[in-house]
Amino acid sequence: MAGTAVTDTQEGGRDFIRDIIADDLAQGRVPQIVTRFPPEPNGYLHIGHAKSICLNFGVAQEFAGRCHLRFDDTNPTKEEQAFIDAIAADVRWLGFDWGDNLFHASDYFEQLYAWAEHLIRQGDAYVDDQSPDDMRAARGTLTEPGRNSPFRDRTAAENLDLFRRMRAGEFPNGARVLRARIDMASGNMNLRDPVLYRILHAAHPRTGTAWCIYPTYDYAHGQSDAIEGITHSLCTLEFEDHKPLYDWLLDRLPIAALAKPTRPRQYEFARLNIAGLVLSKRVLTRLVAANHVRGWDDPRMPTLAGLRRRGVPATALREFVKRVGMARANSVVDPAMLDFTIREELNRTAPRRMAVLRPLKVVIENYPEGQTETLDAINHPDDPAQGTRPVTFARELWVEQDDFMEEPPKKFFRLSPGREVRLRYAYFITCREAIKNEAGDVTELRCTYDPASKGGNSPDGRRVQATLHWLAATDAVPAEIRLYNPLFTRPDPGADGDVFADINPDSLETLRAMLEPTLATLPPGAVVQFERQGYFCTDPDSRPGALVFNRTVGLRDTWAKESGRNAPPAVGRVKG
RNA sequence: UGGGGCGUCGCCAAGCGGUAAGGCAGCGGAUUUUGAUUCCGCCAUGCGGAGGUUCGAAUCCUCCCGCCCCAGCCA
Repeated sequence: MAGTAVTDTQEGGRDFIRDIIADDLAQGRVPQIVTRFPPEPNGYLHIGHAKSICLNFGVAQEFAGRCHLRFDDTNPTKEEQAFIDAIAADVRWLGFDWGDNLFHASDYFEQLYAWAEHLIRQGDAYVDDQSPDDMRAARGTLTEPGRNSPFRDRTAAENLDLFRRMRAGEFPNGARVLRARIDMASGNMNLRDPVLYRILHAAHPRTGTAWCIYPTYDYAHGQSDAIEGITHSLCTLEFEDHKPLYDWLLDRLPIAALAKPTRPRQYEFARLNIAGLVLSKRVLTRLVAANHVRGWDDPRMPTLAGLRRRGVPATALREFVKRVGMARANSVVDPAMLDFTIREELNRTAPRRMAVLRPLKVVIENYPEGQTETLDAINHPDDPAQGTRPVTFARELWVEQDDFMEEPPKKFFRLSPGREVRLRYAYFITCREAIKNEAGDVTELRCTYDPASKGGNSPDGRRVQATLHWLAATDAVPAEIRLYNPLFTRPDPGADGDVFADINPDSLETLRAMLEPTLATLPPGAVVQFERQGYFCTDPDSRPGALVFNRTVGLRDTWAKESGRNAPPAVGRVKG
């Protein structure tokens, strides 16, 4: 069946939408449910859309119905084929399949036009010659009723003539519009004779120049739903005020002629908000245009393309949406919940590797010059099936700068003069001396190792308090590591007026790191755990000899909290 | 001060008249060759507020308070 999602745990989730659907099915009000995800192709999909996608495709799957992908392409001035392609790819990546059910509102332009003439003949629509300014002035305010247009009472014949001439291209943009004749005094602004068609002499990505009048969202949406046989039209809360118009139109059009078993019903849910993230296509578009980021798929972007490039698995996103839940109350989700679902998935699946992000040289004084040996490292602590890999040990090594402190505070367990620690899978080593440069920076550690502790345990039962990751200088490979910090400096970007004033100047941090040689050939898209650091994946910029890795998310770091260091930047974590 | 929504733990969120699920975060502790994971335990005498109905109310009624959306020829 078309319109199903890949399999993962979908059971258990119950919310008011699913309750309505289950009841409609149980009562026989609909024979089968049909939903749709209707993006406007004017930008890239972001994590907020993931909620809608998971809902629409999710319920279709759970209730054995189908879900359509429909591009709401009614405004050619903002839409592009490139966005259509990117959106389709993103929905597929998220794990959903619309089968044969790919549609465009523009597929219905001819039918929508015919219905518009129908409304005119019925006296339910009229051509208005008022300028946009006059229309605005006559619309009234939230507390005052509007005034009828002087053109409101034209005859059906005159309206029909004018509307046809609009279509024929006789008038310039903005000269006239087709309006529904409803009630200029309605408390619901959407019912004050809303615009159904406007003149737009613009090329459409799909219909080209065939049209110069285009239906508005309000006119196209419900009718498109009806044409496709959508049973449950799910949208976000801000459209609730449009529902009376949605129903008004459906009531007046010969929808029955479509011979669909049911007419569509609209239901609204709260859109997704995540603290510290901006989920506004308008703002995201400007971020890209003004080069604040490197593109729509910049790993700092909350777009699906950005999250994918960052290494976030689609399964984690689906799980996140499930955990957030579905309700009608506006809310702002803690980004820690997103981080959690990403780590939860990656912890289970990502192979372990060693990488030294900020290298500090270590010389093992009592290890023979020129000698190396190969040791076995476990690929996944909870999944023996992932096996082991060889790692090289040598006299000169790299360890993390953060793993050494000349004057360690009370609970610092790592390397410091005189302190013994374990090098994972290798040996116990003891720091004998820290060598510094003129500036006083530690540039090298002189250590000794205990040959008896090979593999990581001392036969005498001696214990150490820390286990460090490390790399042999003989075969470690260099790489550029990109660490991503929040794009904005506060949990509510733009709350003071200008979102761009809240952009974090340090959202990208680049490191020169050393990696296990096995990482040089990591397939694109694969995510690994750099032990004790976090999850990383190769960036598309990566080339042989010029490796580039992105940090997807850091590991939970209670030591960082304790030591007062900044917590590892996560997808939406906001400093301060 | 028009119309439409929403208010349950720091953040999400169940609950639908029978005496407050769960998750995230946080805090303790156990295990640990990742200060990770895992595992245990703690975390709302209280459901925006005030009245009322009822044997019994987060759930019903009344009033009040707060927040969100709508005045595009955007979606």
